[in-house]
Amino acid sequence: MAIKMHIDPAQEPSATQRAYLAIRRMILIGELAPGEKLKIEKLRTILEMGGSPIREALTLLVSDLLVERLDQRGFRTAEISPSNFAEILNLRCHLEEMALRESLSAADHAWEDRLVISHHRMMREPRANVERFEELHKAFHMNLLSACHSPVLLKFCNQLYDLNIRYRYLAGRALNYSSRDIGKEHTDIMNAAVDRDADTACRLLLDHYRNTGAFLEKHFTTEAAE
Amino acid sequence: MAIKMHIDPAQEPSATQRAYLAIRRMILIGELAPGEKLKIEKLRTILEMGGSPIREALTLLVSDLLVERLDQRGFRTAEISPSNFAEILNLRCHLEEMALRESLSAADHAWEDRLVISHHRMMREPRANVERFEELHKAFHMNLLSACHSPVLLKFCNQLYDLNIRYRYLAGRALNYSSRDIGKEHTDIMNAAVDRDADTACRLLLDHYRNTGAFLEKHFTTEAAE
DNA sequence: ATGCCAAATAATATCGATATTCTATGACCT
DNA sequence: AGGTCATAGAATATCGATATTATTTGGCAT
Repeated sequence: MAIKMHIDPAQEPSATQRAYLAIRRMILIGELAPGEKLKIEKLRTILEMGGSPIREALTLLVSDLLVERLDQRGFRTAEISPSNFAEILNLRCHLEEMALRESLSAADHAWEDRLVISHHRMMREPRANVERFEELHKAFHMNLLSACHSPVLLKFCNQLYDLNIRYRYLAGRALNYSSRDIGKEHTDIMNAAVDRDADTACRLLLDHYRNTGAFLEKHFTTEAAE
Repeated sequence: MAIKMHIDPAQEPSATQRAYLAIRRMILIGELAPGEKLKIEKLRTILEMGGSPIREALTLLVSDLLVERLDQRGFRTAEISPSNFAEILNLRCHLEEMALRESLSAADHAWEDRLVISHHRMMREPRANVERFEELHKAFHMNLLSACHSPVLLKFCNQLYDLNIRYRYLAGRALNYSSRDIGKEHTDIMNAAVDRDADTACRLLLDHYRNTGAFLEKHFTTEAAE
């Protein structure tokens, strides 16, 4: 039959892509614990597909540093550690500053629109809706950098963002940021960016990251001491 | 049959790994041209294995930015462009400086040994033996950074190095560096590093990269004008 | 009892075949 | 003649089965 079943375009066409997104999500939100063995057979039954797309998705996740491949003994989720967390945070600060400066110096009208819209959406989303909020939060931060003409740098920032978000989820609901006004921090960053004030924007952005970082780190050490 | 064929242990055990290394090499040295379609069937016959390891190797190369995956239309080698080249060079300068400073501040005795040895081997290798020399050249540069306690940063540097080396191969034998003494440049960098003089080492390293970069860029524009 | 070796078990890695999807060719209509 | 649509061909993506390789279990000797 020649009828093209333009089915639901919403659902990703390739099984590999579906598997990639599903497994990635499970790792990020902690549904799959750090260091957990990823058995093909188990994932097959969960995702209802053959082994090939699973393996391909896992291979993609290896390069995202979310999954480790063990010689000939399959896959497992990446381990976490305080030193890894500190490394991610430090790298993020360096690379995002670089990207933000490039982005601001090349920023155009379309960039400004994207930024304002993503900021608005993030502020409107209830914090209770964790996954959705995190998605919008990431979109805002990536849009800050999006005018930067360096795709590789953006890819690195994206990866590092995901690696970091994992620690936030693992810290879990303990995070209430009671003493901080996260909304205001974002708004200040956006305003500095819109003003093309690179120095201020970078300072605010890095403070934003480092504060959250210090908060999470404290949380981990508390956990470990318990 | 229960006979264990402990074949040659020297050859990589997994077909995926062999495919990965073989295809990567072909891309780096330009045997597979930029933008070229990578047909599974063709690679299957060349590498004499099934489609699965090929696909997995290609997927690994996607994350190295050496291969692009097109929605549902297979794989092709990454395109090259002057802007991509400039981006790689710029990123490399930033990240390697960061890594080199961290490396020097954490450098120990074993690091120094590795560095001296790899420098020695590189200097002894005849330049005519291109692939072997490039291997040793990479080893030297990576050893410079190897005391840095940031695995992710090292991974990025490694990736960027490979992306850059591809341009060198593509420029090909036109490169004779007539006006430069590459050997001396390396030796000077090593000496500054061994002295733990981070400022000098960084300056020399970045000059080294930027000079080669300017050289290659000139080569490309000449090519394009022909 | 403890440590080591061998068989059994489980999981991975790989292959060959099939179904789906893209691409190119050529007929048909305007 | 030019463009569009259907068909044929090629290539990919995916599945199910098999061979290989790691891991565990249980027996044996010390």
